[in-house]
Amino acid sequence: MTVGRVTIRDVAERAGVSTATVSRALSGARPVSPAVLEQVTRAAGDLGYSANGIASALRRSRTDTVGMVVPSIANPFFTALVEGVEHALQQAGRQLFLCSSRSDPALEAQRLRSLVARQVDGIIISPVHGVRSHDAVSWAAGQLPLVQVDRYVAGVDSDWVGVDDHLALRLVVDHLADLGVRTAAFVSSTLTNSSTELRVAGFQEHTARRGVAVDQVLLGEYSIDWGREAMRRLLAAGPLPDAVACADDLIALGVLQVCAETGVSVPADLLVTGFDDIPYAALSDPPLTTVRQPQDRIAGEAVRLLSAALGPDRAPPARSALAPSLVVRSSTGITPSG
Amino acid sequence: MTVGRVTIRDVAERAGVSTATVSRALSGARPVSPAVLEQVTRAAGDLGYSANGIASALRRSRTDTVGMVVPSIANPFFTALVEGVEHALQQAGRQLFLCSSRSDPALEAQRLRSLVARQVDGIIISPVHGVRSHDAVSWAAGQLPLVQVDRYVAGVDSDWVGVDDHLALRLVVDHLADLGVRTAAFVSSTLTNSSTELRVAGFQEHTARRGVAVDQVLLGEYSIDWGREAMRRLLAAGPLPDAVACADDLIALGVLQVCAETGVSVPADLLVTGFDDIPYAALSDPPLTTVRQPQDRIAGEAVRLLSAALGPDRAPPARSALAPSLVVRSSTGITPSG
DNA sequence: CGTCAATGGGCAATCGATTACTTTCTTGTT
DNA sequence: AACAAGAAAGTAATCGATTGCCCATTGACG
Repeated sequence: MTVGRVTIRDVAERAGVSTATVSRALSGARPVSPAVLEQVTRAAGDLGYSANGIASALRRSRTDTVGMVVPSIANPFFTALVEGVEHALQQAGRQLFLCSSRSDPALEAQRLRSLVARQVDGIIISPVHGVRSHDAVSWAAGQLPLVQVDRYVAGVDSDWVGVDDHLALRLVVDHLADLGVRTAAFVSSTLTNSSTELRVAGFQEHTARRGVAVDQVLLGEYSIDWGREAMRRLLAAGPLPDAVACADDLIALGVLQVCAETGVSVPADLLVTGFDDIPYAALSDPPLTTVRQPQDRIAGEAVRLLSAALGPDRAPPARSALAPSLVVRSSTGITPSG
Repeated sequence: MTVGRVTIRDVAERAGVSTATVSRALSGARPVSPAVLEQVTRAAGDLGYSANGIASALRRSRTDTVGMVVPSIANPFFTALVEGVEHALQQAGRQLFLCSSRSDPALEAQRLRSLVARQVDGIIISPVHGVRSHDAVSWAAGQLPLVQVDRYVAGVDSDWVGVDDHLALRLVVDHLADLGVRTAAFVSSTLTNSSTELRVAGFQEHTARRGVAVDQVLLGEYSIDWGREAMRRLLAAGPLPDAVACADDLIALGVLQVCAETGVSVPADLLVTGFDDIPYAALSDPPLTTVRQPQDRIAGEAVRLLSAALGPDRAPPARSALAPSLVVRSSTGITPSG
C-alpha cells in the first residue's frame, strides 16, 4: 500500500527552490512571489504532497489537536458533549483526539499519559472518580492546559464547566413534591465524583426541605442494566415509594423497562424521573420526565476556556455551572392517550 | 501550567550516560547493564520524564495509533463498533484516534488527510457515501493500510468487514411474510453506500420472492427525525401498509414514536422492524423487532485484518460478511400485557 | 599468551518540517 | 550616483528520540 512518501525536499527539488521557500509558500508564514507560489503549488500538486504532521508538530511543538477523555462513549450524554466539542474545535481549526476511559481510573491515567506524550495542545476531561482520578488529572493539568467538564476532581487547579446539579435536583424534587409525592427513592451510581455526589446531596436536601420521605438511595452504575437491577430491588423490598428519581436517563430507562415488564404502571402507580435528556428519553414507554443539560453550551464553553488557556495570558481557574431545565413528559404526568 | 518539559537529554545528564543509553534502557531495544538501568530508571523517575511521542514517532515512523472514521458518533451502532475496536486495539498495544465525518464526504476527506498527515499506522473507516467517498478513501488506502467496516466504497483496494445485508433483509421479509404481511413500506436513507443499497435491494428482492407488495420506499437519513417524518408521510399518503421495515433502528424508533402519538397501534395496526439492535431498541414502546449485528465480531475482525496489513506480508484484500440474526420483539409480535 | 567474539556503551546521523539568520536583489531617496 | 531600506529566497540549526556504526572492555578458547 504505502508508496515512498513524498517530502518537502522532493517538492523543493521539483519546484527548483529551497525547502524553506516551499514551507513558506505552503503555510503562508511569509510572503513569496506569485511566480514561486505557483511553481511550488504545482509541484506539490503533481507529487501529491501532504506535509508530515509529525515533523511539523515536533518543530513547532504544537499539534493543533485537543485530547478529550470521557468515561464512556456509549452514553448518549457524552456523545452529545463530544459532538459539541468537536464542532466547536473545528471552527477553531483544531482536531479532536477522543479517548474513552471506560470508567476506569487506571485506564484514564493511561489515556492521559498517552495524550501528554502525543503532545496534544490541551485536554478536556470528564474525570471518572472524585478521588482516584486526582493524581493523573492533576499531573496532566501540570503538563498542559486542561479543562474539566461535567464532573470534576477537587483540588486540581483547572477550569471546570458543567451543570448546576444542586439546582437540577431542586427542579426534580419540587416537581415531584408539587405532584403530591410523599416518599421517593433515588437511584444513582457508586462513583464518587462531583456530579454524582452533588446529585445525591441535592436529592437529600430538597426532599428534606419539601417534607418528602426518602425511601431508599440505591447506588450502582450509570447503565440501563443497573436501572433494571435497582427497580427489581425496590420491588423486592416491599411497598413502592411514590416516585423514583434517577441520576441519569440510562438508569431511568432501565427502571421503566422493568416497570413495563412487571406491570407497574407509570405514572399511575409510580412516578419516574431521569437526568440528561438523551434522545431516547422521549421514546421510552412512557416518555421520560428528565433534566435537560445544555450540552452545546457546556461544550462551547469548555472549548472557549481551553482556547483561552492556550493563549499567552494566565487567568485564574474558572468554574461555571450552567443552569439546567426540567422537561416534563408522561412518566410524571398524565398518560397522553390512556 | 506548562513546565519546561524534561527531555531524554536531561535524563542522560542526570544519570551520567548518553542519550542512546537512556533510550535503550527505557525502551529495552538493547540490553544495558543492571547498574545503568537502575541509574536511568531512577533519573527518569526523579525528573518525571515521559518520552516525547512526537519525536519518537518521527524517528520510528510509527505512531502505534490507528485512526477510525465513522459517519456519526451519536449513532449507537457506531459507538458500539468504536468501543469494540478500541478494546481490540488496546490488547494489541495501540491507541485509537477517533474522528466523526458527520456524514459529510468533504469532512470525511479532511479527516482522512489529517489522519495521514498525523501518520497513524492504519485506518478503519465506515465510509459515508458509495461514490462521493471514493477518491478520499482510495487515496488514503494508497498511503497506508486501510480497512472498511460496515459500509464500503466499491473500487477501493482494501479489506472490508461487515454484515450480510442481503441475508439480513431475507430474515426480516420472511418474518413479516410469515406473519401474513401482504404490503410493506421501506424507510431508509438517501445515502448511496453499500449497505444502504444492499438493504433496499434486499428488501425489493425478498418482498418480490414472497409475494409481498411494496407500498413505498422512502429515503431520507439515518435519524429519529427522519423516521418521524417518514411515518407522517405514510399516514398522509392514505391507507397504511401492513408493515414498515426500516433500514436502521433510529428510523424505526422515530416511526414508533409517531405511531404512539397518532394512535396507530403497533403491532395491531402496523408491524415495524428496525436494523442494528441498538440498546434502545428494547426500550421503545413497543419494543422493536430488529436485526442484530455482531458488532464485537465485526470490530475484532477489522482490527485483525488491519494488524495483518500492518505486518510485512501483503495479502489480497479480504471481504467478510458476517451473518446477522433476527431479534423478535413486540413490534411484530403479540403485545406482552395488553 | 594471543586472538576472537560478545557485550555494553557512545558518537553522530537521521526522521521532515520550521525558522533565525544571512544573502541577494530591488526600489526609493537625497 | 550612492546608499538605505525592504522584499524574497537560501543556509543551516533545530525540535527530541532512535539507531547504524564504531570503540573499549572482558572473558573464552586454542
